[in-house]
Amino acid sequence: MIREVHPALAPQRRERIRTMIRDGGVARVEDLRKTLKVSVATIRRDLEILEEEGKVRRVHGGAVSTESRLEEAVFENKTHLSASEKQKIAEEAYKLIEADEAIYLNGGSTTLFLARLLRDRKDLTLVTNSLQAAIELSDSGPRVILTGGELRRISQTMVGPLTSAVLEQVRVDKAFMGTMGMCLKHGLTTTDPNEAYSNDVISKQAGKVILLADSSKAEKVCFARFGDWDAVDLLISDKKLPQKFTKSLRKRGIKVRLS
Amino acid sequence: MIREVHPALAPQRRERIRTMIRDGGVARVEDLRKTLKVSVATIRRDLEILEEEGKVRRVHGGAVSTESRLEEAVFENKTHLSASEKQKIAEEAYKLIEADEAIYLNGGSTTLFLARLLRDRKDLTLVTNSLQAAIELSDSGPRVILTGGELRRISQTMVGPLTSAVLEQVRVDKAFMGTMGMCLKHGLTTTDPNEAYSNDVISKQAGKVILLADSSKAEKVCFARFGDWDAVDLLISDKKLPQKFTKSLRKRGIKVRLS
DNA sequence: TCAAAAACGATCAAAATCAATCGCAAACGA
DNA sequence: TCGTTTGCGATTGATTTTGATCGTTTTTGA
Repeated sequence: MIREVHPALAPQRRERIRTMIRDGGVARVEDLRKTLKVSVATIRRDLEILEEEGKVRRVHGGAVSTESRLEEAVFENKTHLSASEKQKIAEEAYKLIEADEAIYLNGGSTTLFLARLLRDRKDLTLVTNSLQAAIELSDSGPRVILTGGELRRISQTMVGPLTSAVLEQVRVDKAFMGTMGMCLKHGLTTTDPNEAYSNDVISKQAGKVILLADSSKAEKVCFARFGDWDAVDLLISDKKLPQKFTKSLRKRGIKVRLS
Repeated sequence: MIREVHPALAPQRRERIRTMIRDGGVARVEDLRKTLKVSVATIRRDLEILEEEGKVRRVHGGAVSTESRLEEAVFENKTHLSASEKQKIAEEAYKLIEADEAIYLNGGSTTLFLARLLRDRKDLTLVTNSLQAAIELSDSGPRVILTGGELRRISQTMVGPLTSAVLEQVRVDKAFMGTMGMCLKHGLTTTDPNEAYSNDVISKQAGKVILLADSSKAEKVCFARFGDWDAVDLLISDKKLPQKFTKSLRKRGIKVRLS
């Protein structure tokens, strides 16, 4: 099931640390250790090197970014809102990915966490409309195919009718979809109709549709509807998801996994 | 006599290693050994040679691509090689852009300079296959449309047949094209056939094709040919461009502007 | 302010990786 | 055919990286 994964090369690991710190602004040694699965000693050594290179600044307990990106403040806030839930959801989703598969990730912070887990998976093919995911994997990792389309600045995704030109020509084994809102009654919704359209198209091209959504998304409804619960094979969420929600979905034949 | 199984010739094997590292960003010795079915000693010897040729950088446990972010120094150097020329060329090109136009930029460092000049031009529509350009304009500027396609790590562009699906559906007033080589005899060339293909397609969709190339590109020939001089309306280059080159092009009816 | 907890740096041993060397076999040229 | 060259694999000792330990320093919270 899960491919035996060799430890990443040291420069890869350091690059990951660097981006984690740059994106998040800060990172704790302990978090880095858990994410990268190496000892704290190694993390410390890496931080030392990165500090010498001027890429991060060490502080007690971890390190902070030197190269901050202002424009992302809004986006980052969102990412950090329930970062640990999203991380766990992403890890759970990662387990579903088998060797040599083709997968799709749409935009969103949860799927971005998943993208980060794919850095060592050269066997995969990743299709995505997320600019962030592409950047994250722009130096190493799976084969990356971008959908193209109009850049939606607020979400850093490619959306709109042009997207389907590419999407219709690919087929993926699994589509991992983030969403803004999921409601038992009103289905899956997001803020932008173009984004919804893209999601819709890929849902039809995917072997399995796996929804990634932390519990804060439950019973939220946004403007533009996409897909439908019937199209979803599995929902991965966190333990705070209302029981009623879980039960109702299972009754409809949708698997639910809480990480 | 011919052996049962042909082991790849050494240069073939090295070429494979090189592309593996270039595409994946990194490769471990152990992975290469398993893939190529030779001993680690051989892999190491190959890496040593490739490093001497400057094609990869060895690290403990494997090697990393010299073009990836893991190895910033080289890439930075490349961008800065003739930065001031490129900057001037970009500024000259910028003057040609009129209000509310739709323009295309392909990948490359010169076009990236142009992209940076567009930050305040909200009136424009920009079509591009350059991930870097999209990132540069990801927070503000013109409407951005990405072509989609497979991510080519070495150039950070989207290339391949999927690209044309989007390109065929748009039409731009002006296409600003960077190139790796331009030769009076052999025309315009770049290193990757996929990249060449994308350039070809957009050339046909553009009202005017404007070539941006500093003088170092003159009389260089790369592997994959695209477009043709006939398709070019204007070349913007720098003053170091050989007079003979300029004259010959003007005789062919191609305008040349030296910044 | 003081004590407990957390984080740190230094050190050491184990594991992984590397470089150097040797010998073998195939390819080559005389 | 014979000696030479070249590429490869295996072995061995050296080097690098890593994880664990332990005493010290910093932070936290009463």
